Amino acid sequence: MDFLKEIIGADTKAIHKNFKKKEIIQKQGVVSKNAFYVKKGLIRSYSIDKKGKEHIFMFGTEEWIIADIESNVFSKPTQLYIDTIEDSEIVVFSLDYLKTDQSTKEKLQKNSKLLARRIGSLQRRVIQLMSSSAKERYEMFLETYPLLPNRIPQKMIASYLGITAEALSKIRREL
Amino acid sequence: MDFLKEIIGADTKAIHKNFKKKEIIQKQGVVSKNAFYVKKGLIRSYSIDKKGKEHIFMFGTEEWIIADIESNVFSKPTQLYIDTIEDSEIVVFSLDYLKTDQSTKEKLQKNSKLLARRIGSLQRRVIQLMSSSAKERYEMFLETYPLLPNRIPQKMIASYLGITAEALSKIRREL
DNA sequence: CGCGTGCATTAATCTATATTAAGAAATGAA
DNA sequence: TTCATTTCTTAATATAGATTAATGCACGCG
Repeated sequence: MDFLKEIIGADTKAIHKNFKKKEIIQKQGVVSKNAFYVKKGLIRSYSIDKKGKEHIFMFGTEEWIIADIESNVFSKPTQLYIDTIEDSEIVVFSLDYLKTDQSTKEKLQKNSKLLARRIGSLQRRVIQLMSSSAKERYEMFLETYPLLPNRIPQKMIASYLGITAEALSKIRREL
Repeated sequence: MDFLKEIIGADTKAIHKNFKKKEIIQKQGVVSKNAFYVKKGLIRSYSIDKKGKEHIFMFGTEEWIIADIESNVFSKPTQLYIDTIEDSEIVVFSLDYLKTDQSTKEKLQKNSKLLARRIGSLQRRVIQLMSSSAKERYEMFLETYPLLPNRIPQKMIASYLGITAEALSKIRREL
């Protein structure tokens, strides 16, 4: 939590909220100024395509921040739903760090670093999606998030990898 | 160029360089502190996978900045090659905006906005790669970059879309 | 100027993953 | 506990896109 204060500032209003499993925190299409810091529990962000299929964009476990950052910063309607996978304790805070008067240079720098890290992980994800097979992506997922598989259903792993649950089942059998 | 000064500061050392077509600007695997602002011309960043296949991560036309941001900020070896597609005039500058003494709050804020936009475009790319067919991705590419197809070979479009040149040829015939 | 190299296209075949369908196992609610 | 619902697995079939190979074309270079 100290870490969070370093970014958002003590002055920023941050509200603690408890959510039950499977509660929706944010809906696709709304303009959201909020970011969600996971204090405890597990949440995910995902989009639903025109065929009604879910695609998990990102998981958020303890200490992670989940947000549609471009929506936050530029007041665009979000592409992403956010909901809880487990009962969760979430700190909801407003991403107003771009207002001159509200933030110090140090906080802005910390925040820039956070954004740079996120860019790095998205960059790796794009390259991975373009250049690796489903099996390779699954193996990398296991390395990157060794604890997640115990907490989420297979079909969500499949959705994150960009494949069907059936394909993942086959891959798992082969390993 | 004014726009660039607003981010990096007049004090930051920025070197103008001219490159011929097909010159390599940055190699995969090195730690790079440099970012590349395209004043004129066209460049690309790409990775090469273990089978030797190229995957274009991003094109940079006039006014774009191409950089491996995570490598810049955290001194990680870059995943990306960068080279020129056309003869280009590039402003090479060091991404040291995270050093307290070198940047003002205003510049940091502008920079954060830039990072947020990049996150937005990567997010759309990830979701697109997971949820759209090659044909749909090609159509979106044409909408998003209407001028690029006149300047780059088909095989580079294919590489950006994550498909082979043969598959793209088939898609184009169908349209 | 011609020639070689790289580019785009087409077609035939192959393969990874999707789709559909069904049953088994796990989970949750009454 | 029991029943219902969701999740996971397996298998058969379908399909998008990869791979391989061959051909015509353009253009940069000696």
